[in-house]
Amino acid sequence: MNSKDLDYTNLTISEATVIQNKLRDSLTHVPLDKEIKTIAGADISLNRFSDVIYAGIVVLDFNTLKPLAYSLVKSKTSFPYVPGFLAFREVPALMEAYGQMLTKPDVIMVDGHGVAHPRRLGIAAHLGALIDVPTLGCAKKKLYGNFEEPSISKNSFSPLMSKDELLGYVVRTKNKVKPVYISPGNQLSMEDSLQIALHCTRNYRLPEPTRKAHEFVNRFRTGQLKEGFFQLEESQALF
DNA sequence: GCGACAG
DNA sequence: ATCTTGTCGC
Repeated sequence: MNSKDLDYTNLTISEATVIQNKLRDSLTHVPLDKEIKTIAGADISLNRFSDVIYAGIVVLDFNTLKPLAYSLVKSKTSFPYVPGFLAFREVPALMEAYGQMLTKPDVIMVDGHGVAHPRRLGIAAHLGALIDVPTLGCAKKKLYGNFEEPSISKNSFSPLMSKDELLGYVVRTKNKVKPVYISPGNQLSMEDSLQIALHCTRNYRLPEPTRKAHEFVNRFRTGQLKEGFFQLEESQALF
């Protein structure tokens, strides 16, 4: 789907729910078979009380976790923040950012939940369904499900459940810090999402893709970076 | 009816 | 999400 085809303006929660249920049926969660060479982080930033959205996608080398390229887009939201419907507020801008990329990432880690959602369609799953690309969600707070606190040591994790259904994992990415919530979005298995998240974790609470995306969109919002798609010099050897 | 509630 | 200083603990 193209970024120009989505318009969530004046959508009601009822209509949004119908869209979520429909998109959910297009998801696949088969283990990823191809090698991951690049992974991107997707995030947005905005000023308080403003409807201007600064969206960004930062591509990293999957092995070194160093930024290779980034795409930044300034847009306007046409949907309020409603728990469970975050995608309708942020996905349009992310679609624009994705659309202008010249080199696409193998996997995208989105700031928010994947299938760990009331209707199994968090923003990571929503974006993954629209662009038909492997995605996973990395959220800082729980939206849905139950879990037992993982041990305080780095890399410990516990399952996020809904009844007998596994929704994702609560992962301690650093000693003695609050855990993050990992779940597959599209084209990735539950295990894939966990392994990818652990692989991308360095010495910070947030995995590198999400951490870098957050850093870039904030630099964009504060005028330190310009809108557009850019390849970093360090990436020439790989592209 | 009462809590919970991504960003 | 963003606004913000110091402060407590490892």
